Amino acid sequence: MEKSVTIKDIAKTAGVSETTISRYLNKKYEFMSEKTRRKIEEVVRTLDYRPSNVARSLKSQKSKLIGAVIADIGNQFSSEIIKGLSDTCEELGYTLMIAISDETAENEQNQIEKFVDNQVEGLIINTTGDNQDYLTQLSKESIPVVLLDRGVPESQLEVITNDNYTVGLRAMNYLIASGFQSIGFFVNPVTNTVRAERLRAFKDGLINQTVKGAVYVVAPDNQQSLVDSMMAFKEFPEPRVIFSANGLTALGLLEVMKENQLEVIKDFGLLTFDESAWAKVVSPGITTIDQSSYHLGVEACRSLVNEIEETTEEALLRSGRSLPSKLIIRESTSYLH
Amino acid sequence: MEKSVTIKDIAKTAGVSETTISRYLNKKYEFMSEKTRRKIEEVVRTLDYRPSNVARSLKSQKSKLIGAVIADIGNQFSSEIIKGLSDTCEELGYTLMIAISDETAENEQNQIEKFVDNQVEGLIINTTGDNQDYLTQLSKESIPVVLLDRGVPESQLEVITNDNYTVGLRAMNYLIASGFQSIGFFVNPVTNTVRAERLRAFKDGLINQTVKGAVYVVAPDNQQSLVDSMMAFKEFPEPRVIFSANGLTALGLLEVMKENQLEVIKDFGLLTFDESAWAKVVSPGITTIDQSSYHLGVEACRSLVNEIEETTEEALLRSGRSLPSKLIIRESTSYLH
DNA sequence: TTGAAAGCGTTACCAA
DNA sequence: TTGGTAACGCTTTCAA
Repeated sequence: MEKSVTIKDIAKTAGVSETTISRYLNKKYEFMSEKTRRKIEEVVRTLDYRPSNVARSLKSQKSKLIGAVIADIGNQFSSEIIKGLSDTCEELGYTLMIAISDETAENEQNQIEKFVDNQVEGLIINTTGDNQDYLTQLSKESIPVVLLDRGVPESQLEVITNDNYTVGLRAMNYLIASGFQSIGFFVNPVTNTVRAERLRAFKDGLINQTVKGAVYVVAPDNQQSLVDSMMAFKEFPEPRVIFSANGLTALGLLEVMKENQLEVIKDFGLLTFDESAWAKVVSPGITTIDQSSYHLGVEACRSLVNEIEETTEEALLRSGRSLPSKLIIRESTSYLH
Repeated sequence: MEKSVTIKDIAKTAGVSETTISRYLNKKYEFMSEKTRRKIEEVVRTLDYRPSNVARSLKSQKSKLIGAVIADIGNQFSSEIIKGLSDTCEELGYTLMIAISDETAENEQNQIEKFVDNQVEGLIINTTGDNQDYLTQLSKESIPVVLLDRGVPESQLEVITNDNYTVGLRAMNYLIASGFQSIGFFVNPVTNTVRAERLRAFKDGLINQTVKGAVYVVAPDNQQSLVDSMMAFKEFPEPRVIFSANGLTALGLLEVMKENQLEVIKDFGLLTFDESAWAKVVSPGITTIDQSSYHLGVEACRSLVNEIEETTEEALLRSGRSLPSKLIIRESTSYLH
């Protein structure tokens, strides 16, 4: 562990002051002789010098660090978001810190605090939904915050999300036009804005429509209740289709179906939020709603950096944005007429 | 953006010196009166003070930061590793920085440099495989490095990985005992130690065995070559089984099969490295090798922290460790006799 | 075009 | 049991 080379070493061997080195590092070449610039350049290279971001952060209060807290990483959706964040941070010259809150508000807050201790310049939060007050306060009095995917009700926090409601409505129209007589909406307990929006789309999608059969909404909170719900829904008029509010639920659904010798299409059609790598390789292929998760990450990052770097207080009505999703139709929502 | 409270503020309002506050923060209570301790405790709480980790890092050279560079995040394997890293960092009091190198050595190096600029105390690298020299030098002269999953040939770097060879051999024995006459090993170009180990297991697994039919190894580098390889393998004696070196390859295989009306079991059996959420819900269920990816993350983290915190130079033969994988047998490797 | 010196928020040594 | 002060590596006036 040899001690690292500092600005002092560079100054000494280059024969100039530390100030001048600092100017060089910050690319303030305008008032610097060609000669010294070259000299410094050389010394920096030969000594393999890299400025300490820690010292920089301390002095200038600019760390070029962004912290992201992700609720759950066990799905492709999150992975792609992280990729988007990572790429964009890279592109904009920031370094990304990531923490996984595992869907608990306490972790979320702890992790945010650690980030703040390290003087991140902004925060991207895929919130559990239970830290509303803390987040609001944070963004008000100390640091820019952008919410990712999930918003918190009645807050001024900027949120980058998908057009859950719009695409949900579109999916409903498609299902109804396809002639399904019973639509069952399967969703986890509605604890965040994303789920709420999707449920709203389902309900509104039924207004003024002629689904002859019935509709059904369940929020299974364990494996057994999922089985029960499916069996109950199986008594509804055919053709039936299940509208799943997310990929994990769809996975659970498929597992139950397999265990109970139920078949996609024959017993239930299936449409689910969240595109996944396997949806198209299984038989039948699963109809999905593909959220632009990668772009969600990209946009959240851009948005945050904008906020960080904006000079004036143009922070006016940055109410957030919603990115378009895509309905990918596969075999699971077709049935034999 | 109000300015944050510093140790100075605490000292002033508590009526003691900054030194004493620092002692309190570092839990050096032994030489501190009960009274001052309480007093400080109260002030810290009411002023909602949090010490700046940046200042700490600068002064003490201890940042409590760990940097992790992941090659590719588009698979469940990486997600679980990250979860393991995140949880363990949390548990051990470290903060995790993550970057995605996207399988390019240049990104990998840039990202590591950024981490070093921020004075991380250790590095966890899931390497692309092309930064061997840089990594070796890094760990020799400045900072502990633990390799994750993939090692680099002929280096002294510690690597935490799975027992790829052993479990691969086990899988081979299982396939041969099951009576398969042709085994086709599908692997991406062998650019890292993990793939190399798996291939070695395949080859060694055939020694002294009586696979009557033939064996076949391919490293498809694009979709078309994958199709061609499968079609060629289809001419081999039945029953045939494909041994896939990773989950992504299996996904590609499945896609090709679907497009060409080929059926798992009927046309080829299938066994793949990498367990995934969907392997058990599809029909037929896919036989997989389940690596303890979460534990890989956990162990890498523990190992690194050990290295960081070890007082003496007990760095002797920390050659790394390999964690056990599990063979999960499902329908895809059964065939009708 | 360049440099001296103060200071960012801590810690650690030495003294009291 | 407590405090003064230098130092960590850099940036930023202000002056030359």
